Amino acid sequence: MARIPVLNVTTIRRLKAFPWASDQQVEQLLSQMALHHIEKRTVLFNEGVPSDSVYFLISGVVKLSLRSPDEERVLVSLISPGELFGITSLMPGMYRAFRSEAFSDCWVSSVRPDIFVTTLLNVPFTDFSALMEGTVGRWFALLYRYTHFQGSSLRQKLALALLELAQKFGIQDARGTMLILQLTHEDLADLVGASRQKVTEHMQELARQQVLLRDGRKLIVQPDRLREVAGLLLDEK
Amino acid sequence: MARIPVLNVTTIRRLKAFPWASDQQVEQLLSQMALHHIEKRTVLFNEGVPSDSVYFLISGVVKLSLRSPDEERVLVSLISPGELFGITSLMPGMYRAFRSEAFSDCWVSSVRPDIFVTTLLNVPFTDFSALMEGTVGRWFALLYRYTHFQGSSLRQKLALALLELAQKFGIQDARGTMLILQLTHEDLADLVGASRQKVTEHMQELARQQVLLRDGRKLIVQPDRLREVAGLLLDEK
DNA sequence: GCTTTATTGTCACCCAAGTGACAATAAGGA
DNA sequence: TCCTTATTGTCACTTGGGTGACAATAAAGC
Repeated sequence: MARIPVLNVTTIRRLKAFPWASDQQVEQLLSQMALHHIEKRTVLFNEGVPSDSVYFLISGVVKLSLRSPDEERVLVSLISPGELFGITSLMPGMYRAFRSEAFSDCWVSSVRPDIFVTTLLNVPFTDFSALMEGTVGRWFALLYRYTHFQGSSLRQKLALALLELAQKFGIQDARGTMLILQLTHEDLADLVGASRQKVTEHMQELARQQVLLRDGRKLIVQPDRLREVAGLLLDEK
Repeated sequence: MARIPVLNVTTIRRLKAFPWASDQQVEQLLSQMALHHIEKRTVLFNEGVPSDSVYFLISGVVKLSLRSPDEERVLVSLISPGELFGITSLMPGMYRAFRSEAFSDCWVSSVRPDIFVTTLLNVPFTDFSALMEGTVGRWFALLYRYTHFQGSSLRQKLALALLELAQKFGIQDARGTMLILQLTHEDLADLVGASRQKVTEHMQELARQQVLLRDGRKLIVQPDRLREVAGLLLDEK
């Protein structure tokens, strides 16, 4: 068993964390943080579970990952000491997007997101959290799409991209969700990082499989079928 | 020339923007926002320029994009009415990561980020901005890597990933930057979304080209050479 | 309506990267 | 130290998707 690390203002300063906060704020925050020792390979949280804590890495390395459609693991990021992670908890009603596990033996501390925010910023958590959602929420949605692109086939990437577009630009229609957007195959190709020709081929295929249909230059998609093609199945979003 | 839209609390509510803010806050914010009409294909800002405004899309569609190593354009996202964009300006000293241009004729309004934050959250901008950097800054770094992965070869992806690792886990060494991390080729493969075998081949090749070398199981990389391989050249980060 | 330009559809060919299979090392434990 | 397991190195074979080239449509101007 490793020696329990000292977690005081000096440690925080050495890790170059929260450089803007006063000693007093840091001390107050520390008094509310729980300390955990996590052995290599232990899972801290899994994707899909409710996001209810912010974590701070004191020592060791934490790995964020995701499972791709073909059951492979996508390594999203490695966290170094001094970093915060699990910050989806700063947005309202979010679920963990990634699994976090100890890449080496770690010391981690955790706080409730509301305490974290009110201590460091002196603002109601609900206000802060709503602002976060309205601003960086989109970065998160993008990160979601891009991380899910990893290890996906072109068809799956297309489905994922169309799904996102349907959420943003879709209106209900008797035949499905209509995208109120003039998108060329070239635009879609730029979006998923593929060639125009292959996008044409796959779109044709998706139309043949009743996943989508074209009304003039407007697309009508079936979100459920798209989710299926994208390999999301029981996932939400 | 299009009719100038009415921009009042009702419009904001209809667009479902800032649902948490009071009418008074919204009104105060509106009084500080400048309204712009942007014709299709006009560039609002380019990647690399300082981030000094937050934008709000009233009507039309805005496209965020990026140029990939092979001069192609990566379409990062399409913004729909009611969304904020250009929010790198909420973090200190940031530059625009993406180009934004009108995908169709648009009405956009802009505010200074400090006014945006103080009006909606009643907190000093510097505090807010520092907290943002410490929390969602990493999401942004991830987004940077993933968007740059688009249209890159495996070798470029590897260079990009190693560059990020060098920043987080690197210590200076007489021979370059040493990664204080035990990474297997399989880990790297999971990180860049490739097979273990091909990573081995490319790592060998990079070692032969003096971009990196191995000391036992520790890697020593040359960040400048990596940047070159990644196709970043004059870019920073 | 007719001409021009943009978009979609189709194909043959090529290449980077995936896959399976196995040998050669290196690391770690008992 | 020896034995076991993890990691790295190599290679032949397959494949998804890129590329160029061009025809067939569909839009948009005039």
